[in-house]
Amino acid sequence: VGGFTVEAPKGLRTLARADTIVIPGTADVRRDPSPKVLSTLRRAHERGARLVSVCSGAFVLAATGLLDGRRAATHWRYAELLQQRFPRVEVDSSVLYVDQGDILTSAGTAAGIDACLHVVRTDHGVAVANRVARRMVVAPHRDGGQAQFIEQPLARLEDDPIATIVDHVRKRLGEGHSVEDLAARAHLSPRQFSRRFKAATGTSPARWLIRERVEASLPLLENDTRGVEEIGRSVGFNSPAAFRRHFRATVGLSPAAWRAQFRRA
DNA sequence: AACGTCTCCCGCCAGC
DNA sequence: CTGCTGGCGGGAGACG
Repeated sequence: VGGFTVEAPKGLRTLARADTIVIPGTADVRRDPSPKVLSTLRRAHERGARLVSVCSGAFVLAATGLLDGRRAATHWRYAELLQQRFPRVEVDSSVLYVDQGDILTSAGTAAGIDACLHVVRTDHGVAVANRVARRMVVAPHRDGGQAQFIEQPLARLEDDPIATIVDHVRKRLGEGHSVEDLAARAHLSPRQFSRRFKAATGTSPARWLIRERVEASLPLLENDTRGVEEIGRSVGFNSPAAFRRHFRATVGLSPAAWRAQFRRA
């Protein structure tokens, strides 16, 4: 599939010892894989291995029967066919991936990357996942809509002090936010707040805030007619110099250059 | 670009 | 003992 050949130096036997098994897109979505593949996957699942499908790989998982009565994601092009062939699977084509703990299914190829990053995140934490994402030059986390959170609500947004703060700050980026104030708002000591913040987002409060401000300025530079300095101020930079410095450090261009580039396009 | 001041960050440690 | 917490110190880095 896709015009290149995958060499598999090891056979199905290897799956007997795998902790996580990732099933890529299948060549033929209309035919079941061999019974041997199916029984191997079932055994692995029974043994506690985690199964992850990407794109049309969901057909392989569905054929094992392990998706019966479960919500599953697949590429939107295949959603209808998957539902037709496996009526007992709840096909959801509106999300990037569905995490059910023991089984994950994901939509098209790029969503497979999202799902795999999610796996890294749950196994190794936000910081490691962000590093991997950075190296792969993809966004650390794409929001696939609310549905993404339905399966395993690890923490309700309202209950999580850090999520509450993130929300709060995003709504008023233009104002000043010191770590001390934010910590007080979260009912945590500054030290503890920093720790928890880093655990949740992968960066420290101040660094996150700067990145957040720069990102908020991007659409403004593109669409808003206000001047660069005014935009910098509106996203919370007290001085134009600070805005320019941080913009360049994170985006790689000056605000004006970014704007010009966009205008031309 | 350079510089003094202030804030932040994080390792470390002690306490619960 | 383990895991979470809060305070301290000093180096890094932001600010003006």
